[in-house]
Amino acid sequence: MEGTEQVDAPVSGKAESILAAATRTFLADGFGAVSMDTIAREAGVSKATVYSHFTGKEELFGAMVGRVCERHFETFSARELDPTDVRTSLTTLGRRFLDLVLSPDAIAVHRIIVAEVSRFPALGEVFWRAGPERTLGQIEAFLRRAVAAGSLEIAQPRIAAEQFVGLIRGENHLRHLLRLGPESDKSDIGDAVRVGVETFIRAFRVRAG
Amino acid sequence: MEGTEQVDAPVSGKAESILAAATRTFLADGFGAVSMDTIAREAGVSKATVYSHFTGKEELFGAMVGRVCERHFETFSARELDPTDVRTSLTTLGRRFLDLVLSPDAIAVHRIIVAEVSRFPALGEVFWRAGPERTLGQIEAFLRRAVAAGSLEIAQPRIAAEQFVGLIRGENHLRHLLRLGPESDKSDIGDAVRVGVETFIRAFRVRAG
DNA sequence: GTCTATACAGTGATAGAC
DNA sequence: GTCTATCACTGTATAGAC
Repeated sequence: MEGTEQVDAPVSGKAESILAAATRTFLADGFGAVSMDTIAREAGVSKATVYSHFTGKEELFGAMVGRVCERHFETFSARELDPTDVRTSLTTLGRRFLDLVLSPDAIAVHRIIVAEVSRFPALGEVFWRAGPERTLGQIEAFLRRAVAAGSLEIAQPRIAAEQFVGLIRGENHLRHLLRLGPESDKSDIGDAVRVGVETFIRAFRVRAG
Repeated sequence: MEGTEQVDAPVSGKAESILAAATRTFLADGFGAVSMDTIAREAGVSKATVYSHFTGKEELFGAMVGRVCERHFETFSARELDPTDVRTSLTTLGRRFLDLVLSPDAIAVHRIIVAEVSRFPALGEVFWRAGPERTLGQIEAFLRRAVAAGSLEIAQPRIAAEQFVGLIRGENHLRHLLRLGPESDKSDIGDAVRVGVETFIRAFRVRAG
């Protein structure tokens, strides 16, 4: 197992547990509220060991964000969806999208990035490319296939993809970010997706005659 | 002028300048990065004076958020729009909405609230009621008038209002939050509104026959 | 109410022994 | 490489004079 680390993964097991501890604590409490002492204790090592593996708090933070973004969004795909059955495919797509962006991990990452992008300007770009850009690209590609199959009429698929995510998201994302209400449960998510898909199809369906 | 303070405004002039200083610094740098020393210096008073007017940093922060939310969103209105000319009215509405949520102040408030809602759970509710709920209510009311005037066909105006803001917003809000690119200028905002309104109208226009 | 001065806790980061 | 002990520093909060 010693030779099978993933790319970018630290060689040492201690570095790995430090990064894991940093991920847990940063995501839970943000950058400012977490101390290097806490991370060291949580990782079961001394503070000096943390500094021997990472230049400082900022580098540790950046490493954690990059990794979480990559791992979290890389699963999103629309490649296998059927472009001739747009209602079913868009519903699946919308469901995947909402499940992804409303997941506790994604909410935590979003929260911390938005808060710290002023301190770490590079973070915005990293997150955008790992998350939203990737999902938008997948959705746009599917819409192009649907247009080619004659299932939809869309002049600007890129913009339509952005409208699709906006439509599906509504204020659900914001409600989660604000920790409102009894966390819209699974059935609410299903409703939001269904009604969003219906609206999208009404706007972009192929016009009769 | 001494007797014309607005409701909720502190009686003392110093308290007012403390709150103003807190607003500037908190919005610029977030909760954690701002010290009471900075606020005192910025307000031109001593630190002890700050503590004489506010229990501590947290109360000062809460007071600032409540006030900024109220003052910022209370201008949004859709009451005077013509429900028979939906394209023009929705474009105006969408434009007002985007101008509001993409303004530097709104972005700063959003950023700081999303970041600190874990520490101050009440903040989410305060923000939601002062901002999104109010704008959604205005939009919903306009949509109901448009339906009554026979200009649109909408079964659930509340949900349609949420879809409208999602459609107009797309990823523009996120791009601003992440500080990406050369800050989509005014013409981009205009395009986003126009194309969003077109899509909304295609989905909810009155069907012929 | 307002100020100056200060006690106190906790932070990021490092030195030196093993 | 890893630890314990400690550095210099910053921010919160309070005491006491005016």
